[in-house]
This record gives sequence, structure tokens and C-alpha cells, in this order.
Amino acid sequence: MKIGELAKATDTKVETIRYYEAEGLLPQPARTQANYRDYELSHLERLMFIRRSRDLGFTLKSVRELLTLADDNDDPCDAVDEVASAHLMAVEQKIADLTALRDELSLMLQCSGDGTVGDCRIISSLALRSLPTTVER
Amino acid sequence: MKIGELAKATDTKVETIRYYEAEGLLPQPARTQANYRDYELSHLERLMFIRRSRDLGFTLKSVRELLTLADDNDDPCDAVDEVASAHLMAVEQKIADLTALRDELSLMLQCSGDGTVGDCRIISSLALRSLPTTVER
DNA sequence: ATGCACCCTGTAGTAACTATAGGGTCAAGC
DNA sequence: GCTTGACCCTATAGTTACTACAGGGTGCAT
Repeated sequence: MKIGELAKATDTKVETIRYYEAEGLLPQPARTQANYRDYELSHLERLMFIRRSRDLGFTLKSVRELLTLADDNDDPCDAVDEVASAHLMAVEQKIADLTALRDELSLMLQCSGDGTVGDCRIISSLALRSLPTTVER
Repeated sequence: MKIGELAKATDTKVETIRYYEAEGLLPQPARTQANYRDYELSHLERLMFIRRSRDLGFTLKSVRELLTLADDNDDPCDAVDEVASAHLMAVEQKIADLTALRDELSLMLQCSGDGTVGDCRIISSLALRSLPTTVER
């Protein structure tokens, strides 16, 4: 299997695959006479694992950990659980942060009038460290 | 006002301030005889604007736009509104994405048993492109 | 034999900082 | 008068996870 085919099969860019190889996430495949990379099924599986983990927002560092853990088939599952839980918690934190941010932004936008920048509420909101809590006047 | 004081006043690292200057976001201040940066109140205000915008998740590119718009006091506020609305929409999209992701992650974690990696559900979830929708067996 | 799609390596660019190296300045204390 | 420590300076490289060239080789079809 050539790199282009692998790329298509996993919805990954060719450059990204080479990047994963350089980073040691994907083992070096055999080469054809023309020095083309020649992938096996195992590469496909491993790349799918990587892509799925990335889609779920795991960092490459975490993916590396998960791959190492996955390779050691007899280890207890706890370590895997830990990586995944930590990530879940981080995602939940990010959602909370973004939600707070969204509320602030929409509050800021509510106040927006139809005047000029001179008395634009958005600009003045940004200039201050605290937002107007209500629309005055 | 020296750079360290400005940094403290705005809760910004010294290096970041120099970075903003290099990027043209913060105008070059006067220099003392010792070649130290010497800031005015206007710098403090501008930096606060930048930091607040960054805290709200605006990219530096957007901050640049907002600053340009804010400087042109007579322009209509519409352009500002547009930048802010676009950002709000992006934030909302990100929240939606992360929420979907969180659901998938917590589903994955629910299935986690107490076995070894060999039959770890998290690992197998990651290996497949689709998740088990229910805990079988 | 020529065009085109594909493959190769190596390097630089992206966003928004952060960190480090290697050096200068200033005020206080001995 | 000299040293110590906190601060300042510039310039460069590192971070994350790719992406985009540049410059060249390969394989197949017409």
C-alpha cells in the first residue's frame, strides 16, 4: 500500500503521515525499489488509532502514551483510563471556560448600538477590565 | 513607567509586551538614557485593551483589527460589531464541537472495565472509527 | 517520448507566545 | 569603591501539530 492510498483510507494528508513517521508514532514501512513507502495492514490500523485519538482531541503526547500502553497488552487498563479521564476533565474545563466567555461576549454584543466607534460599547467594554453588567440609560 | 511595572499592572509577561511591540500592536515607547523602555498611560490603556481582547479569545489578527477600528473614532460601529459577532459564532461552534467530543469521551470511559489492556474498551474504541453505542454483555 | 499523477527529502512557515544566552544598568549595602 | 541582586536590553530558538513549498525522481498511459 502506497502512502497516497493510506492517506485516502484514513483521511489523512500524505505530509501528515510522513510527519507521524518522523515523530516515531508510525513505524517506518518497507520501501519499494523506487524508494516508495510500502505500508501493511498494521500501519493502517495504527494510523486509524492515531487519527481517532486526535479527533477526540488527545494531544500527540497523549496519543504516544496511549499507543505505548496499547502495545503492552498485559498491562492493567488503569493507565489508559487515567489518560482518558484527564482528557475528559480538560475538555469539560474548556467547555466551562468557553461558556463563560460566550456569555461575556454576547453581553458585550447586546449593548451594541448603531452609533460610531466613539461611543461603541464593544470598544469600551474591551478597554475596561470589567464589563458593564447592564445596559444603562 | 518601566516594562516590569507595565507587566505587573497588566498581568502580562515582559517578553509578551516586547513581542506585541515587535508585532506592531503596541507603539514603541520612548527610551531612557540606559535604553530602557519608558511607557506612558496610553501604552497601559492600549495593552489593557489587547489583553482583555485576548482573554475573550480574539486572535491577535482580530485584536489588530479592533485596535484599528477603535482608533478611527468616527467610523460606524458596524465593523466592530461584525468582528465580535463572528468571534461569538466561532466560540459557539467550538462549544458545540467540544460538547459532542465530551459525550463521546464519557461514553468511552463508561465502558471501561477493570481488566488488562488486552480487553480494554477504551483502547478498542480508539482503534475503531465508530464507538460502541452500548455496553454489550 | 512526453505528459501527468504520484513519490522522495529537506526546509520553512503557521499562532502566540516562552525561554534562553549573553550582555548592560542601577541602587543598596559593606 | 566594589560587589550583589534585581532589573533591563537584543537576538535567537523552542513550543504544537501540522502544512506548504522547492527541487527532484518514478511509473504508466498515450
